[in-house]
Parts: sequence; C-alpha cells; structure tokens
Amino acid sequence: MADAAEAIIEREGVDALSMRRLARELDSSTMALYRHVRDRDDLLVLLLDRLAADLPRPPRLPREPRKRLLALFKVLYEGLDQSPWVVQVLVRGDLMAPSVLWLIEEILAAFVAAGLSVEQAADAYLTAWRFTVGELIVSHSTARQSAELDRHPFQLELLAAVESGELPMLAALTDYWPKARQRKSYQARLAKVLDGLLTDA
Amino acid sequence: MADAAEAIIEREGVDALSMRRLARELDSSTMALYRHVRDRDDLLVLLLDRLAADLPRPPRLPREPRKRLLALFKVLYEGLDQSPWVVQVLVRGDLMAPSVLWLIEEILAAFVAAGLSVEQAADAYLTAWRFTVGELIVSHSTARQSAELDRHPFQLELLAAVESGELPMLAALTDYWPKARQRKSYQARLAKVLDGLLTDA
DNA sequence: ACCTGAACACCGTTCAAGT
DNA sequence: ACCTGAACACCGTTCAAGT
Repeated sequence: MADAAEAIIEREGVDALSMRRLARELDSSTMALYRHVRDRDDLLVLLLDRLAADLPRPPRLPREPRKRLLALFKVLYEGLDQSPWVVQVLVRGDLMAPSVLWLIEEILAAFVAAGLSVEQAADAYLTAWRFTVGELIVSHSTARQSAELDRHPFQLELLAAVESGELPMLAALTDYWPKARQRKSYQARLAKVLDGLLTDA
Repeated sequence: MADAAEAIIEREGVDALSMRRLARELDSSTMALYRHVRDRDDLLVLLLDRLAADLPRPPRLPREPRKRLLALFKVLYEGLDQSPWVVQVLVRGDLMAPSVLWLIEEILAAFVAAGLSVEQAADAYLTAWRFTVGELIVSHSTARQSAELDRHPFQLELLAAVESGELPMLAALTDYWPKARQRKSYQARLAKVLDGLLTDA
C-alpha cells in the first residue's frame, strides 16, 4: 500500500493522493484501506515515517562538534528536501518516528560535546529543527511559485516597484533580493544559527 | 466577502472555508466569488494580506539594534501566531504583502544599524524569517496535537519508551522534553539565533 | 473477522445560458 | 458586462450488508 501511495505522490503530488484513487490503483475497495490506516492523515504520517527511515546514516562523521552538527542536519535537510510533499505533512504533525531517534540522539550528543548542558542541548535542537522546518517550507513554496510563473511573481514585482524614498533598504536590495531567496544556502544559514546556539557554551 | 471568509475561518478553521460555503453565507452564487478572486488559494492569500495589514506598528521601538530586532520580530510572530490558519497559507506562498514592507524595512535597517552590510542584512532577515516560520509551524502542529489528545501523544510515548542503553541523551531528557516543546519561548530562541547572525558584525 | 457497495454530505471549477 | 445553475469530476467517511 505504502509503495503505491508513494508512487502516486512522486508522480502527481500529495493532492493527487486520495483514498479512492489509491484504492483504484490497488484494485481494492476504498474501505479496505481503512483496515491499515485510521484516515488520510494517518496515511501521510506513515509515508513520512518511511522517508525518515531511509535517511542515510553517514559512515563517519567529523569529530569536531560544530562540523558534526552541520553534517547531521545536512542529512536531515537533504533527505526531507528531496520530497516536496513532506512540507504539507510536517504542518500537521512533528517529525518524530522511531527511525529518526538515532539522528536526534547524535545531534543532542554533539551539542553536549560542544559544551552545552543536556537541557541546553534539547533547546538548541528544538531551535535548529524549527529553523530547518522554516527553510524547507519557504524553499518549497518559492520553488512552487517559480513553477507556476503565470501566477504571482507578484512579490518580486512588488519589491521592484518600491520607492527609494520611504523604503531605502528595500530599494537598495531590488537586485540582490531575488538572488538571495533563490540561492539554496541552508548550510550557510544554519552555520550562523549554530554560532548563536553555541555562543556561551 | 473577506470579512465573511474570515468569520468562517475564525469559527471553524481553514478547512471549513470553501467557495460554496462562503457563497451560501453571502447569499450569492458560488460563481460570483470568482469575479473577486482567481481561485481558492487566491482567497487565502487575500486573507493573509489583510491580517498582515493589521500588524500593529509599535509607537516607539528600542534604540539598541538587537532589542529593536527582538521587538520587530515579536510583532511579526505574535500577529501571525494568533490565527492558526496562517500556517497553512504560508506553506503555499511567502508573506510579502504591501502592508508588511514597513516591517521588513525596519528589520533590515536594524540589522544594518547592528553593523551588517545591506546584503548581510538581507541574508540575516531571510534566516530569521525562516526560523520564525518554523516556530509558527511547529507550535501550531503541537497545539493541534494536544487538542486531539485521543490521537498521537504517540511521539511522547515513543520518547518515554526509549531505552537508556542505545539512546542515552533521549533517555536523560524524558522528563524535560515535553516541557521544552510546550514552552512558548520564541523570544528566547530568537535571541540565540540573532546572536549568531550578529556575531562577526 | 474481514471486506464491500451504496449512501451521505460535501468539494473546486467549467461553461453555456440567461438577464 | 455581469451573474447563474447545471454539470463534471471528484472527495473522506459511515454503516448496514454480505462472505
């Protein structure tokens, strides 16, 4: 079941995955699916878990805590970034499957190795995770917008039309802005966030 | 129209807002709505713009750049946090309405006042904004989960069941974890992020 | 125990037809 | 020009009935 569901999503996006459609694909009745999942949301969470289970465990990691954290979050970000639909699922529930516990453990340990207390490490993890979620959300929504170019390149129009009088900063950034938001520099931005989190360690 | 739409959302959530439903509420035909908006997504973006327009412009702000940034992001976060549905809309498009330009301008100016170049300020804004989006997403999804308590307190169960053998950090945090994720400390976490962003200023 | 089909109560959007 | 209603092609989920 999950394989078929994944195939539909991969080909046509999350919105195309419906109980009826999935059942058709499987030549089963729609209601038979409800033996395996509570409802559609449950199905989506199941798929997220599978994706999380496939996150590659890097064979060896940098020993230096900061570099180690960068590498670990890279696994998380890149694994989730590949499948645009995760974003829609993340909105309705946290990522917390048995299969990612090792990663969280590693991240916490690295924060502690960097000098934080266990509680500080937990807070730091939450902060960096939330930042990562934001990155995923925003990068996918801008990707989606460039895809449907007929619709709203509105935002960039808006910024381009800014008068330098009242909004000098935005006016100065008219050229830089589109570049900055397109650029995929999760890694670089995360580094800055980590700087803050490790500051008074 | 927008008022009626907002009322529906406020009372029954975004999912309850449909074109047909809104038309019924307005005693108009469903299709008449399509004179005002391109489609349902367009309607949602329109509502987000209105909410953004209502963000209060604080009469006076701290002069010190770091404190100023905290105050400005507070406006943003709290304004958006009040209406749980914004999250679903943010996923399908950035927040970039004419009515928030003043805020972005102020934030950029504050970063520059803190010693960043204009381009660095743009990057810093993007980082802090993405972090803020992540905070909004995660805090609402955990709120939603506590609401439907019958479903998945799964995640906490999962963590509580952790064996101290393989996952010592997670085991040590069993008690702290639920507290940490419930606690609404956007402000404190943002402060850490800003530390990182302002570091080599 | 497990599965089914019909039914309920909805959707967004197109488009020809009316005023 | 503006609005309408019917129609198309869907949804998730309940529940009584079948094997």
